[in-house]
Amino acid sequence: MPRRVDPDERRGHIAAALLRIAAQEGLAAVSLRTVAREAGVTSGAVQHYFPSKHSMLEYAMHAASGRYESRIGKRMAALGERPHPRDAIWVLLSALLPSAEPEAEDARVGLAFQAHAATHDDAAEHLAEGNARLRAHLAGLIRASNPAHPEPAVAATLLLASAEGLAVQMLSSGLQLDDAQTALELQLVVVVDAS
Amino acid sequence: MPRRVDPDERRGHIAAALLRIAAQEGLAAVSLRTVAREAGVTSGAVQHYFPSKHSMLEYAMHAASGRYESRIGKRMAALGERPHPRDAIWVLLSALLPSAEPEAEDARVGLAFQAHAATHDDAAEHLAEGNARLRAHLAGLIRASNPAHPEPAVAATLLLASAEGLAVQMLSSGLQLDDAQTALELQLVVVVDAS
DNA sequence: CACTTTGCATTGCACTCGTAATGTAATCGC
DNA sequence: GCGATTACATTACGAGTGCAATGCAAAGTG
Repeated sequence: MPRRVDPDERRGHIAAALLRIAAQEGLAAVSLRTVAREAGVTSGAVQHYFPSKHSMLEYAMHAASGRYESRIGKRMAALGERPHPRDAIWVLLSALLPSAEPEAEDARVGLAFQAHAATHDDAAEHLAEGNARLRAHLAGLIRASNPAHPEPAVAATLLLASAEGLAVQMLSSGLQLDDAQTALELQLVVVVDAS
Repeated sequence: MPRRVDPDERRGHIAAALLRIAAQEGLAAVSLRTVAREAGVTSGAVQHYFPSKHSMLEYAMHAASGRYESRIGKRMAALGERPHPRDAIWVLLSALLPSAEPEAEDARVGLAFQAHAATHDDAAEHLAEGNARLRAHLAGLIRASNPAHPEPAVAATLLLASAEGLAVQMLSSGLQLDDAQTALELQLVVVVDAS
């Protein structure tokens, strides 16, 4: 049976199955066997591509943040050449909210990994990198939108945290999308155009 | 051996052990046996007081939110009679940040339960109730602090979300306490005194 | 003093877990 | 053609899981 195969495609296929399970039933439901079944392969195949469960989780984590960043990229591109920085900020932040199904799944996964990272330092490192990049990007956009802003770095931290906080509350406490979006809009007005 | 015993004290003792484990190693490390060992009892004792693992988790969840609310209560009382509403808001929100060790543990537990609630609807209900109460309380304080505020409800949602978001980032992405507090202060200024 | 209830401790069961080991069939480089 | 590599499939193992069952001693209740 062994045709020549692209191993990264296979790994991606398995990681996608893992992320589906994590999104729907939580990281606790992720095991070699459940992932294998969801991916439609045997657990031997999973073992063939990942030497350990840990490495599989790691790979899936990177895949998830990759998906998120590429979605951002697409939406940014859709804004056209030289968009208003405020629009760019909105795209960045609202992409964190679980709205339609594709991004809702990613948000669920994100929350699961954040909780995981709170007790596993190696995972935390990766999240810290991503957040630092996002914060820096945001700070730049804030500066572009309001050159007189007194503290773009603090504002960026705040924007990022409130978007993530709204997302968490939507997923865990029944906050509605409309309310979250309204709050996020208020946040933009009030922080970006700060005195 | 069986002296007469206060069963709620025993349940509390076991729940506290569960929360310690959840805070240090995550909800995944919580099992009947690990909890029993941490509590210094046998797994039979745990089984005696909780008919199932699910009920134990439920009880611990309520215990955790109880601890949080009582801490808020104490700090509120420490503000004295008729404090400035802004101080009350600060107390409420900064209590969500993992600063010293006792509240850091609770924050870790909170994050773990939020992730759990994202995939388990029964747990989500309880979190939703708590959040709704907090939001209502916050909205009242905002009204008291700035009677001319255009949208106290939206502002309350935003404040709560940003505090929780900052907490999540501290726990999962290495955000420092100082930075989180600075951001939270900016948030208060900018949202409560909104135009 | 008998009896029921309370407060555990111990043991066992069926199951799932991650991982190691082994087998095997197809493909590639030579 | 042939050995090495690739791509799995299958099986087995020891550890851990939630939970049910049983035992049993002390204390309250009549």
